[in-house]
Amino acid sequence: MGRDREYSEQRLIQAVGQILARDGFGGLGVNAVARAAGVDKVLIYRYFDGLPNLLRAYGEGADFWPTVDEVLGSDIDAVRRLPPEQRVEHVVLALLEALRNRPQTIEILAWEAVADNALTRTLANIREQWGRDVIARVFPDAREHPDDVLALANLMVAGFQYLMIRARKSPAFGGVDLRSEAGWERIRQAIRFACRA
Amino acid sequence: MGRDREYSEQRLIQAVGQILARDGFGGLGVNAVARAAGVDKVLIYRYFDGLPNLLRAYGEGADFWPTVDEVLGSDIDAVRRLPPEQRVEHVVLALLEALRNRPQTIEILAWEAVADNALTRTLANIREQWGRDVIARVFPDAREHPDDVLALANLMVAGFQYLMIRARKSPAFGGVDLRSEAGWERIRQAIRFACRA
DNA sequence: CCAACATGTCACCACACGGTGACTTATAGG
DNA sequence: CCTATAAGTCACCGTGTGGTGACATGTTGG
Repeated sequence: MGRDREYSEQRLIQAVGQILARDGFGGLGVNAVARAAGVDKVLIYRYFDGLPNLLRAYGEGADFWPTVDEVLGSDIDAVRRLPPEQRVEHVVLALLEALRNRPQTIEILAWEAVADNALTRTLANIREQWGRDVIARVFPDAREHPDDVLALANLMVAGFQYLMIRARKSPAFGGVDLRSEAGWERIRQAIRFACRA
Repeated sequence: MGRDREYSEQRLIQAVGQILARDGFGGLGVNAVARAAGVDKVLIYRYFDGLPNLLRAYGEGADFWPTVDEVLGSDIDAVRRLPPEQRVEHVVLALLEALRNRPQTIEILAWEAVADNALTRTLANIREQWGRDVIARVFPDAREHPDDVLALANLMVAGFQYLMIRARKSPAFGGVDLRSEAGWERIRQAIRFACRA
C-alpha cells in the first residue's frame, strides 16, 4: 500500500501477464487489470494514458519471443554447416519448443489472429523483424536463399502456431491430439519428414 | 412487414451471414443481428430460444465446408491412381482453393481459434468427421495409411488456415504477402514442394 | 513548518449488452 | 362474425464496460 508510483506501475504490468495467463486476452480490460493489480483503474490512465500503452509496456518488458540465439542454439557454426533443409528443420523445431514454453505468447498470437490494435501490430512487427534476422543468420550469403524451403518453413511455423492456438480451446485437429505429448511428437515428426525429403 | 414467422426466421438467419461477412464474428450479438434483420430481438428468443440456436440454424443451412466431392474432384479414381504424396497434395490444394472462396467460413475458423461455444464445437465436430471421410475416400485400404504424410498434410492445412485467418488482420506473415495472389502462389508452391520431395 | 504537488480513493457518467414482461395487432378456425 | 392465438412492438431492467471529475492524503522541497 506504499504510495509509490513505480511500484503501482509494476503491479499493473504484472497484472496484465496474470490475466493473460489466467483468462486469456478476452479478459483484458481496464477494470479487470486494475482489480488484479489491486490498484485503482484511474492510474492506468494517469500513468499509461490508457490500456493500449500499458499493454505496450507489458509487451516490451516480458520475453515474449525467444531470442535469435535461443532458437539457433549455442553453436551457430554447427547449424551453418548443415544442409539448408536441415538448418530450417533445426530452427523450426527449436521455435516450436520455445513457443510451447510461452503460454502468454501463444495467447498473444491468438489475439493477433483476430484483432488489430496497437499492441498486436507492434508485436507483429517485432516478429517479422525477428524472422528476417534469423534468416540472415542461418543463410549468411544472400544468394543461396532457398525460396521454396523458406516458404515451406513459413507454412510449417504457421501450422504449429495455429495448432498451439487451437489447443487452448479444442482437444484435437484433424485427428491429431493437441493435448498429448504424442500428438505433438507427431507434429514434430511431420516437420522432420518434410525437411528430410 | 408481412406477419410471417417463416420469413422472419429466414431474415434472422441471413442477417447472421451478413454480419459475419461485414463485421466478423465479434459483431455477432442479439442486438446487432436483430437490427440487421430489421426484426425485433425478442423474436430471436421466441423462435430460436436464443442466439446459440440461431447460429446453429445458420451453420446447418449455409455451405460452410466444401463437400468431399468438391475437394476430390469429379474423377476420384484418377486421384486414387496417384502416388500417396500426390493424392495428399491434390486434396490439400483443393481445400485451400475451396476455403479461399468462403470468407464466412474463414471467419468461423477464426472464431473457433479463440472461442469455445456451442456453434464452434458443432462445426469443429463436423469438420473432424469430414476429415475422416476424405481420408477414407483417398486411402481406401486402411493398411496403407501413410502416417507421416497425413500428419504433414494436417500441418499444412493448419498452416494455410492460419494464414487465411491472419490475412484478415495482418498484411503479411514471415515475409509472405498475404494480400497478393503472388503470396498465395508461394504458399501453394511450398505445399507442392513438400509433397514432391 | 507549511504549502505545493503527486499519489491514491471514490462516486459517478454514458453506453451497449443480453434478456424479459406487457402490450397491440393481424390472422385463422369455429 | 368473433374469439383465441400467434406475430410483432415497445419499454424496461440489471450488469459490465471504458472513462472522468472531485476529493482526501501522504511526501517533499522551500
